Amino acid sequence: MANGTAPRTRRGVARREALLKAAEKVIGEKGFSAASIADITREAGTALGTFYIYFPTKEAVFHELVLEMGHATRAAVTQAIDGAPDRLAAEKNGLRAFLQFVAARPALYRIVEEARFVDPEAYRGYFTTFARAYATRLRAAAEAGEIAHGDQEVRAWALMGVAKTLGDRFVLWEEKPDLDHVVDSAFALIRDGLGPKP
Amino acid sequence: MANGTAPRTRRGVARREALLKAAEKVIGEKGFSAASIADITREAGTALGTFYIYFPTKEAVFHELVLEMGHATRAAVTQAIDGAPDRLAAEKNGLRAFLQFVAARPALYRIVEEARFVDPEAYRGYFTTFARAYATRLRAAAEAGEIAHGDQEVRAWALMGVAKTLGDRFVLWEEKPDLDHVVDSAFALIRDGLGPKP
DNA sequence: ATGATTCATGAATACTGATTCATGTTTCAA
DNA sequence: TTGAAACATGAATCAGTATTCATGAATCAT
Repeated sequence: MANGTAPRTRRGVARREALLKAAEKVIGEKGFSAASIADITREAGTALGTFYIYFPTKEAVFHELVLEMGHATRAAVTQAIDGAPDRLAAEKNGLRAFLQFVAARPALYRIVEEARFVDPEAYRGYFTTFARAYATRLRAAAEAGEIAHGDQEVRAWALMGVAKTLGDRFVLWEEKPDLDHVVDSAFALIRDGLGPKP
Repeated sequence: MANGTAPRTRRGVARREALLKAAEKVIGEKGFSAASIADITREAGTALGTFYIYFPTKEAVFHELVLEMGHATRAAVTQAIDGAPDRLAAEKNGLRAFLQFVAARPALYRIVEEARFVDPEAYRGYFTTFARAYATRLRAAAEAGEIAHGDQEVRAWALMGVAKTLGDRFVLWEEKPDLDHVVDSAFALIRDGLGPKP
C-alpha cells in the first residue's frame, strides 16, 4: 500500500503487480517525465486513483523498479556464473547473461539508466553493490592465479562499462542482435587485451 | 536567434553565450526537467523572455549543448592522441584526455547522458560519430600490426564503455580523483586483458 | 548624430499532469 | 452470512512552468 504494508487481499496483490508491470512498460518506453500516472493506470486497466492506493508517489514506483532490476540482474548473472570452471569462463557467461537480460527486459534497463537523474541514490546503490561483489570475485581469481593481478576495483567498473555500452549499442539499438558474435568479440578483448600477439 | 540566424550585435552575441553557459550549469546540476527557464535566465542575469530571443525551446538549448559536448570531446581526444607513437599509446592518452574532460566539464558529461532520454537522436549521433572514427583508427592500427585483429567496431564500443563508466565512478563520484592511477590500471587491462601472464 | 533594426523585459497566458478525496464496492475472517 | 476492513473510482484540486507578447531601450551602419 501507499504507506508501506503489503496488500491484504488477493485482488490487492494482483492490482499492485499489474501496476508495477504497467509502470515498467510505460516508463521504460516513454521515460519518467513523459509517462503519466494516467498512462500507467490505463495500461494496468485500473482507475487513476488506484495508483495511489499502492504507491505514494510516481518516484516510489520508479524506485521499486530500480531495486527490482538490481535483484533480477544479480540473479541472472550469478546463476550464469555458477558452475563456470574458472574466472575467465565466468566473465564470458556473465557478459552473455547480462546482454540476454537486456534483450529480455529492455524497459528495466532503460529505467536503471534514467535513475541516474530521477533517483541518484538508487542508481549509485545499484552499481556500487554490483561492483563490490564483482571486485571481490576478481580478487579471489587473481589469488587463484586465474587472472592477472591489478586494481580489481577499477577493473570491475571498466568491465561493467563494457557490458552496459554493448547492451546499448548491440542489443537495444539492434533489430536482430547477434549476441554470440558480440560476446565472442568482447570476450577476446577482455581476455587478451588490445596488444598484438607477440 | 530563436529562428536560426546568429545575433547581430555584440551584446546579442554575449547574451547568447551567457545563456548557453548558464544552461550548461543549471541543466547539468538539476537535470533537464527540474531546470526551469527561469533558473537559466536568473543564472545568466537576464529577464525570462530574453531566453526566447535566442532559443526557440528548452529542448533547443539542450540539443546545442549535446552538440557542443560532441565537438569538445572530439577535439580534446583528437589532440591528445595526436603525435602518439602508436595505437596503444594513443589509447592511453585518449582515455586520460577523456577523463580530464569529464573532470573539467562534469555538467556537459551529464547532459550527454541525459540526452538518451531528452534527445535520443542527438545521443545516438554523438556516440555513433565517435565510434565510427574510433573503429576506423583501430582497423588501421590492426593493419599496421600495432594491435590484435578482431571486430574493431565491437571493440570501439567496448572501450567507449570503459571510458564512460570510469568517468562516472572515478571522476564524477570522487572528491579528489586519482586520474593517473585509474588510467594506469585501466590501460593495463586494455592492453593485456584479464588473462594471467603465461 | 540618428533612426531603422535588433534586442530586453516580465506580467499574463495556457496547459499539463501529479495528487487528493468523498463516495461506493468488494473481500474475507469469523 | 455478514459487517468491518480493504480496496476502487474519477472528477476536482493545485501547483508549476514553458511560452507569448505588448511595450520600451540599446545598438550600430550610414
